[in-house]
Amino acid sequence: MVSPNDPAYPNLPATSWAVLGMLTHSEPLTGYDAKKWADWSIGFFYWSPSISQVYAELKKLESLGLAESRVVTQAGERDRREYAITELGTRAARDWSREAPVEAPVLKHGVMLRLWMGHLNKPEELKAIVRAHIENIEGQRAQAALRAEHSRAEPGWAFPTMSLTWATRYFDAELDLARALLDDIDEAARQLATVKHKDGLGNPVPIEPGRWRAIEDFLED
Amino acid sequence: MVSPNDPAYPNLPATSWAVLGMLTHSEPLTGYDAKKWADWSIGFFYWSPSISQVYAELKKLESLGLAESRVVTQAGERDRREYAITELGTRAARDWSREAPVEAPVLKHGVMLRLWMGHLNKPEELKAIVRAHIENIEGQRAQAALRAEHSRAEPGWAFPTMSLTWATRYFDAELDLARALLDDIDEAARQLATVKHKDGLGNPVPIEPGRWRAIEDFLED
DNA sequence: GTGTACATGTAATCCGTTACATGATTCC
DNA sequence: GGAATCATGTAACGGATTACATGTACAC
Repeated sequence: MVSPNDPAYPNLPATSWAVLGMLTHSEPLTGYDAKKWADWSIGFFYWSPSISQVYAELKKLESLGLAESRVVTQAGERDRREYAITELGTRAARDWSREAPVEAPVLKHGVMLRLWMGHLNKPEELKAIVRAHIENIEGQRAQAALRAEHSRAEPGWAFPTMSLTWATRYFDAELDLARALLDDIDEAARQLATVKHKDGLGNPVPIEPGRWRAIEDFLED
Repeated sequence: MVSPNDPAYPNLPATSWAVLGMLTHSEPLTGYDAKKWADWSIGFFYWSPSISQVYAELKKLESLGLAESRVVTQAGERDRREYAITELGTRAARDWSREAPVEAPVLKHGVMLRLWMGHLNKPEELKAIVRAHIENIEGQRAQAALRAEHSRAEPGWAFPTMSLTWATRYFDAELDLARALLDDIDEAARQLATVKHKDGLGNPVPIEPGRWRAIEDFLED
């Protein structure tokens, strides 16, 4: 039984909507094409899929009636399976993108995790990690900027272009934050020096920072 | 056979190192405590775990000799299993955080994914999504700032404090970017209007934006 | 002849979640 | 009396990856 407040779109992971979204943008795509486009664009802010997952997602969308496929045979070429969005799929994509609950972005920042346990290593080593991170991000920033430029020239791609522009600015912000960390690391190390001792390996570790249980009341918010 | 270039730490997902990292910071923790601390701090930039995974990770760390546990019985309280890091674990955590390859952060930005397919809906509806997103992030920002403040007062927590400060700035940047989107959406919609037609539902969709395959040479970078 | 791009898929596995099961204590 | 917190775990499942299998065309 469908209540009047049930969503007008099937319950699928955002990843499936990403694939369907690609189909709303273009003429029929093969799995191979979808993988390339996702890497080129969506990968900066949501998803850079494995090729096998793309094929699986397309198959699933078709089984749900949101997409349909046909096999294209051409002389001197391997057969390709081209997927196109259906009317049902277009409506579902539209409804999902308008009505889905707004969820906070999810970040997995491995570099920050390592800095979180920065008391385990010397400041110079931590800063080397951050410098390598900055180089990484500079590369990604340049790539996003170039792609935004290319995308801008493509009629109908105003929103993908906006996303790439956003990604470029996002990397700029990430670079600012990372550069600030270079000083923050020294400051934190100085701070820790006032409470540290030396362990068996001669590296700084904090003295009994106090048990979580004992201080949790203080930390409530 | 171990080659001289093999890493000095076992090959584990970053998540396991996060749990071990908590153990480097404090006296013995229960799974329940670890979950709370992770949510309170690491969740902003890496990981907000399910409680069942925390228990599983701790068990795994113990089986690898990186942590050890004992059951604590207290009158009038349920038994608790407290985990402490071992010497081997401390060395492994130190080596991992210093030597692991620097990987780019992974972002899953559902809101941006929906804007990427913004041609499916009206600009006002897209802006409503962004406004809800801004409210979300303002809340997270406030929380991170408060926690950074609390953390700062705790001796030995200089690096966790630095991470929370970073998270606060990160949310500030995210807010700047989101606010800029409110104008960018109108601009993109105006841009699209020059190439759009009306579909059966009266909503704007782009006309044949050109097939991915046909333009990919142009987009190489 | 070697590598890369095109092209599609299956199988095994991993990481992590949700659902479930259990039970004491404390606060309203 | 009921909800929330403390506290620990198992089982089932889902989302996504890597490894594997296969084969053509084209450039160097």
